[in-house]
Amino acid sequence: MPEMPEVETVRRGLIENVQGRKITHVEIRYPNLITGDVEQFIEFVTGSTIQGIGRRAKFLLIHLDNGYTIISHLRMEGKYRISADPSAIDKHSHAIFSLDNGQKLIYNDVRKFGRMQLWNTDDLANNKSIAKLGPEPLSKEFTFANLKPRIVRHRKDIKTVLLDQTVMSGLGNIYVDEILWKVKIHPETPADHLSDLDIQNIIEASNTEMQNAIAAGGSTIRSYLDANGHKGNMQNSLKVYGKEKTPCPRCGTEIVKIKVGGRGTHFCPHCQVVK
DNA sequence: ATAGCTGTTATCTA
DNA sequence: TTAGATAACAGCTA
Repeated sequence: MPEMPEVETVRRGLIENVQGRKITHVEIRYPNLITGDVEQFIEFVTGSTIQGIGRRAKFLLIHLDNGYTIISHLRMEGKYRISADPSAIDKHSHAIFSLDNGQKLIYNDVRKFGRMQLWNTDDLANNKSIAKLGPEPLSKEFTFANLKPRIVRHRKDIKTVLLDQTVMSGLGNIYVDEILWKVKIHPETPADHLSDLDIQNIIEASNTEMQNAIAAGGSTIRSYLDANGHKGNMQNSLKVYGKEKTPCPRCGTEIVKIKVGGRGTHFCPHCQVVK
């Protein structure tokens, strides 16, 4: 489901609805959801109060008042819903957090790829998943000086490099296609062939794309919904993702879909040429 | 009906 | 380093 803008939208929804709430009960219906000891997870989370909700790249950080944080990754189709209605719970509801206001925070995940783990809040930077993340768009570390060396040391195609969360983080399959279209770079261009201007353009396009997508509440392509059950609007503004066989909005050439690094990849063969 | 696709990531092999 | 396969899982579509 989510790339960074979708996770950010979920974060904002959660802040509105669950910040300050005490978790009175936890039910884990799919133990593999939890990385680490499930019993300990339940024990430590139960009775704590949600202090705040943070985010690092595509990781949601649910900060508890007991010094621990739930690190939650939605992977492909993870979703949070807040509801007091029992019908909101179905066979894909894998974690249910009961709150002190009668509402339930329900984690749904059709494909069961998402994961949660408990970690010391003070030590998040040392968490294996968090520690290796590269700079993310809209952060102060997302600069040409930081990014250029991380990008051009790779000979792989640029699309794969941009999806590599250790190079830069937060971008996923949809927005990488959009960004490369915007800056007129072919997704299979070797990363070390890019000029300084290309890199600069990618940085700027990443920032504006993320900003726009967050403002639109993310993209709902197949299943994404925010914590209030709302769809995003950004899918209406996409230029190439899912637009194969339709005309490029810039030049009219038919958008094509190929596979790059195993991922479906959309681009304009006229605007975007390999360097 | 079956094969192939899907917004992610970790891990293993060559 | 990199490319590719595989795995986790379920549902949708051609």
